[in-house]
Amino acid sequence: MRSELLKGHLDSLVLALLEEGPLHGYGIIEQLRRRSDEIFDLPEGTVYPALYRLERAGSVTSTSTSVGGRPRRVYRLARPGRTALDASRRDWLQFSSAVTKILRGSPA
Amino acid sequence: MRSELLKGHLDSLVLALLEEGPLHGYGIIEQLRRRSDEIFDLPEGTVYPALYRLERAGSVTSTSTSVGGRPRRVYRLARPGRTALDASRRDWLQFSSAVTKILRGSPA
DNA sequence: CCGCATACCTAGCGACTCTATGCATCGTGT
DNA sequence: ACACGATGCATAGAGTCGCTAGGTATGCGG
Repeated sequence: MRSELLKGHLDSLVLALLEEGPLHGYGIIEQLRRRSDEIFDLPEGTVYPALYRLERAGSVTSTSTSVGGRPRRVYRLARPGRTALDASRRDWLQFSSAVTKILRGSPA
Repeated sequence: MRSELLKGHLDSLVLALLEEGPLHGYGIIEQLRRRSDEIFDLPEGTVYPALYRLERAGSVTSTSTSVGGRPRRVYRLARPGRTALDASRRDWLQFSSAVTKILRGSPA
């Protein structure tokens, strides 16, 4: 999978995962891989900056905890993030149906 | 519609349009707008560079003609472009189903 | 004790879209 | 006659965002 395809969509995916419960960065990477049937296998250098972006934007909040001596930063969906997620889902439906239509072709 | 969503997908869309016949840059912009129900309203600064990119890559060929005294550059799908289009369609199916799945959420 | 999975962080690069601008022609309205 | 919008191409510069590649550190299995 060409990686530029993901551009602009990653934030929505992360928000959707966080909607179901708190997660830390590494866990997000794993969930994306699992739920996409291995299509999305994102490097940390992609996901962590995305999380910082989302936090700066107020869409998520984070708390640093510790599990088994190892530090962990757990992210939670904030209220503005939920709003953004709703908009993202609408955008995705519009976007994906438009692309599908054009890729299918021949609509006269 | 946030514009970054398009990233990496534009080339496929252009190739799909050209599959149905030759088109010039301006015409491609119009077709994208029409077929997407106005979702895609791309500036020239987006589409023309994309066409140069596709031509450099060998996916399309162009011939400059003239219509009513005005110059026109008409693009045609080349053989490598058809191959790329096939791959793009496969990628899109994988990508879009993965995104839809994750955005829907709660798969256990 | 060596390597792998877990876990976080970040600087710099590369690719792509957009903004803004310039140039030129044609048709329409006044 | 002239202005203005639509048509049509071209390109420099900026901004965004994912990736590469590196660093740090812990726990566990062989």
